[in-house]
Amino acid sequence: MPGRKAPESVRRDEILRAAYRVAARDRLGGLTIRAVASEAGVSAGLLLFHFESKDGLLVDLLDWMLSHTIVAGELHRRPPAGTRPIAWLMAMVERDLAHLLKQRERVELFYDYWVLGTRHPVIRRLIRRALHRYRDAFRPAAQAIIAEHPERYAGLSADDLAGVCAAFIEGCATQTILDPSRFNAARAMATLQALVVPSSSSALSALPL
Amino acid sequence: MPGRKAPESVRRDEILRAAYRVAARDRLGGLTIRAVASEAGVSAGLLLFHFESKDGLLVDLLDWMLSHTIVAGELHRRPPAGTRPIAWLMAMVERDLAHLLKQRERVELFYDYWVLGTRHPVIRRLIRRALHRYRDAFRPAAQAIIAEHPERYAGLSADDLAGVCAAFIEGCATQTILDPSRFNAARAMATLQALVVPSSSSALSALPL
DNA sequence: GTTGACATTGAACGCTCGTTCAACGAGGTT
DNA sequence: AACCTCGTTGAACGAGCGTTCAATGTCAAC
Repeated sequence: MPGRKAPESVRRDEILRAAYRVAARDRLGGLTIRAVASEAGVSAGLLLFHFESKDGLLVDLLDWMLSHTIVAGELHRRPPAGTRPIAWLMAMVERDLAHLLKQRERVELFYDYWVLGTRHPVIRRLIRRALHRYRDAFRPAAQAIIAEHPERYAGLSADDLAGVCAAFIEGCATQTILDPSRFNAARAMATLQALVVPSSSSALSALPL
Repeated sequence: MPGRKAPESVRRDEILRAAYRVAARDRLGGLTIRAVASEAGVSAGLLLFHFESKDGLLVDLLDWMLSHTIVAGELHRRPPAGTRPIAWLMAMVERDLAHLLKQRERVELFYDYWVLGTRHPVIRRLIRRALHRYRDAFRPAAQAIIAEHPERYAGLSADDLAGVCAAFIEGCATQTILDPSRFNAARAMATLQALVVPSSSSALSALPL
């Protein structure tokens, strides 16, 4: 039985929330117009009244997710006092990694979109922007590291260093989602620490023989 | 017009090749029974005579892909003479990364399967096995590194170090597939080098102040 | 009280998909 | 020559999908 109930903005938000619930449960493969409409308690027709098409819904949902996700690294952009830049960057990587692994559901969904994006230009643009923002969060720390040892990072930019950090975290996410029992994020983090921040004794032993 | 033409094994291989061609062109989303049958020049019915279902075809195709792909790292397992273990590992990472980026098509398809695997147990098992094999290729070098500096990597295993290498490469693949114009693999590799293999002067300057 | 804009519905359309199946023909066997 | 095996076809089925649309109820404005 028809009848006005909610203004457009409210309904749109209700539907987007329902879409997220469906996507979190059944992934993008299970996200159909009927499923979302049912979850939102409305008809399929109404959904396409508020969103021009399923494509539009997918794009709007991704947009909504990205704007409602606290992209990690947003809270610790300022350099902590008394620590070396490399320790600052490491702390960021560690926190981001831990944060990422806690919201596995959302990350899996993000990968669904990532795959979709390889064929869908609009979604690819959104995903790219998100990953760039993610990477850029590491830039200040990366810049400080390079400024500290310009000769060591000769020819490299803060972007390069930030990209490596992002790659490491994304790779860890890949492994942990596929096989959580075998991949240990804490040990991976410790390994990274040992690799790039040798203790004083190991820094000595790292000298050429 | 029906009529016997090829024995089962031959037809199966023909169809698998056709399936790979379709998947490489249109990804898993475009891989339909009819599309594969058409590409192979047979009827859809025949495809399901040789493969029990589309699911079976997907699994067999992944299996076929994995056994027909030279997983990187297979040719340089032996330690090169005269180099430090860390340089050995770095050379492996560098070669694997370059190798991966050259077959973008195949890697994209692999990611499609990866996403599918998060909901499909059989495919997940295959992908896991492949990633474990990938990671294990780094183990000998990782083991040598740890043996060289046991105190530096105290509490860590060759598996951990190998996992970090795999994560780095997979993360680079993620970035490069989504945004090839911005991600530069060579610079990422150089950055990694600078991070973990400081030159003698920078090793000195890395000492605590 | 009437009107009109608009949110809402439910049924329907058309398409594509995976899958089934009766019919058929080529090749080997007898 | 008759027969059986089995690879092969083409048509068809049923389900699910995105999408459309005429009909309908509600609410604000006048």
